[in-house]
Amino acid sequence: MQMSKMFFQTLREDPADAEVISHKLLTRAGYIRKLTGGIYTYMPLMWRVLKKIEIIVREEMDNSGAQELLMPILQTEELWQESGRWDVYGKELMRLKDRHGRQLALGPTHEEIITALVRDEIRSYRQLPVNLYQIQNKFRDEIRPRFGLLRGREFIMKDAYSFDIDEEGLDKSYEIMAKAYTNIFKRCGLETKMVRSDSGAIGGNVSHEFMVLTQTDSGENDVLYCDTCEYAANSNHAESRMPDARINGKYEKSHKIETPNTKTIEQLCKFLNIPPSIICKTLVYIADSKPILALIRGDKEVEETKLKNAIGANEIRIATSEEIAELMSKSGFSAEAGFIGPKGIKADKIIADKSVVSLKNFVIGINETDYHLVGANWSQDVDLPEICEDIRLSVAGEICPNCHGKLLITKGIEVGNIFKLGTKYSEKMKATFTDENGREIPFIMGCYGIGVSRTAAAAVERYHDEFGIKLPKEIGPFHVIVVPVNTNDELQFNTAKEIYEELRSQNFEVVIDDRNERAGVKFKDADLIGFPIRITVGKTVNEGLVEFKLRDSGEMLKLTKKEAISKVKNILQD
RNA sequence: CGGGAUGUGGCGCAGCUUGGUAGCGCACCUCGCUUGGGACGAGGGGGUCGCACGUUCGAAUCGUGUCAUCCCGACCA
Repeated sequence: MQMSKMFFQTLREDPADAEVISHKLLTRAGYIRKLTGGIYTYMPLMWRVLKKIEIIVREEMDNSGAQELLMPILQTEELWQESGRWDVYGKELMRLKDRHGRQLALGPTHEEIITALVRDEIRSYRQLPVNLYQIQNKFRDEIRPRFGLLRGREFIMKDAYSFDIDEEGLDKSYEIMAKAYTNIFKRCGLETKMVRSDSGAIGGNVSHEFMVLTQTDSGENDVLYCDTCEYAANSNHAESRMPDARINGKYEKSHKIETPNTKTIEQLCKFLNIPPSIICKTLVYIADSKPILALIRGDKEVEETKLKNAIGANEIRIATSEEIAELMSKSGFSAEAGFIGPKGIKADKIIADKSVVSLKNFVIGINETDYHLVGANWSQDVDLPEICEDIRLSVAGEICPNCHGKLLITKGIEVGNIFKLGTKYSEKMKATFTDENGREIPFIMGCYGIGVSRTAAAAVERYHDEFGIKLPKEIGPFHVIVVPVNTNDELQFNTAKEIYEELRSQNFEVVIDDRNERAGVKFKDADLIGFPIRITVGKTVNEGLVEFKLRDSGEMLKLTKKEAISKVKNILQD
């Protein structure tokens, strides 16, 4: 490739609308151009990167026994009605109508399509297991696309779906995918952590995310991980242990106490001179438009995703003060937020976090403004709610649920995820096969996604410096750039051309910067775009030497033409 | 959806307060000069100032509306 012919332009300044480093650098280096919010053109440089990632994905998927196919992007409403997701998926689903007024959607994921397909094609357990995948543009109408390629509305995704006879088969398929994913990301130069996560809109029981851990803020997810064992989880799913609340001997007997103007835990602690850990906090949430109560220890926060899962709600949010007032009057109280307690409240559900179970002689609201009950105990003073789950936000410093290590927190970019779906889709969509006993049973499914374009952006987040992008050779757009310092100098230009042609004939991905630019411009562009190897042909060519420089380490050698070419081979074919 | 900000050549920005010739840097074209870390000189091309309506003799500038983008929040693979 001749630089003078390449379709790209580098920018000297960061685009004004870019926030994260990968977005800035990819735009500046001419890899991507934005069409509109969350929608980008992959320029030739970027497309080379994406194709390389796709090749790695294909090789590993094929090796794991999966088969590639390509399903339609346009999907019909009927299938989404069958799965029940047409109404549940929400505004993120890009919907449109055809000329007949028929509702269609641009595929955000393909569980419905694949399930419908497999139910028609596979009749017998003899045809199982099967794992099908595709690489395709996906569409999600994100509320707020941002961070460039890290959260787009149109993006490239590899999605795979496994169909098994039973749970045991699913476990095996799941494990195979987990292994394939680890390999894929490793080959892309990315260290990933497989973390437990919530399964969100896709559904299912077990799911893991593959996170590229970042020290910067560009990761969108908080990941908690153990400093001792292998435990790691998304904060929306992380569990942890914590020391029991210190039993405060201050209140031995339960009694009502006046606590004026103590609407917050902080104020209450100050007023009573107690630690927040002996308070039982009562929060009102609206879950699918019904009021519920959540109890948690005063020094801890509720993790809403966990709460949502614990009570099986689709949507959840904290109640407004009007809604609280309404619930109060319905229950015959008039207390303000801050003095609420579970006793006597007519909530749809009352759920307790595990952190409150061991509380003794604690402080709790009794639905009377400016009063609390102190020295309270379960059963004697207040009934412990029937539903008791872990709905607490785990934080750094708490104890690992698996060992005695300490949990640490970091940001992560989710580049892949895997779900055990079970029969969630196959049951609803009546996708069954005949087992060896002649019974019709639903497929046991799993699904597995990789954000291909996001992986590329994550790699830039991981591999860059103040001068630009330095993607590893496995996924970078090119391997080598040959730079004649002065294109008007015949010896320099011809020598550069010879090196270029020689490398090209050996199938290396090489570019010659034949532009009639000054050396500084060429060097800046080479650094910005990120060629792992730069061979500079300058004045020393008169002594038979060229400069061999590595982008990553900055290491520089003076070599003969021949040596330079064989060094390229050594480095790229290791 | 709430709060904040911004829309002016391809990119980054000034001009708007106080209405009157649309400007700067980069990029682009031509010529000269230069060629080891984003040179220099001379000349040149390109913008209905997001869009609509209004106020005015006159609107990038004032008003109303609308659209878009970005940030924070809520939400979310």
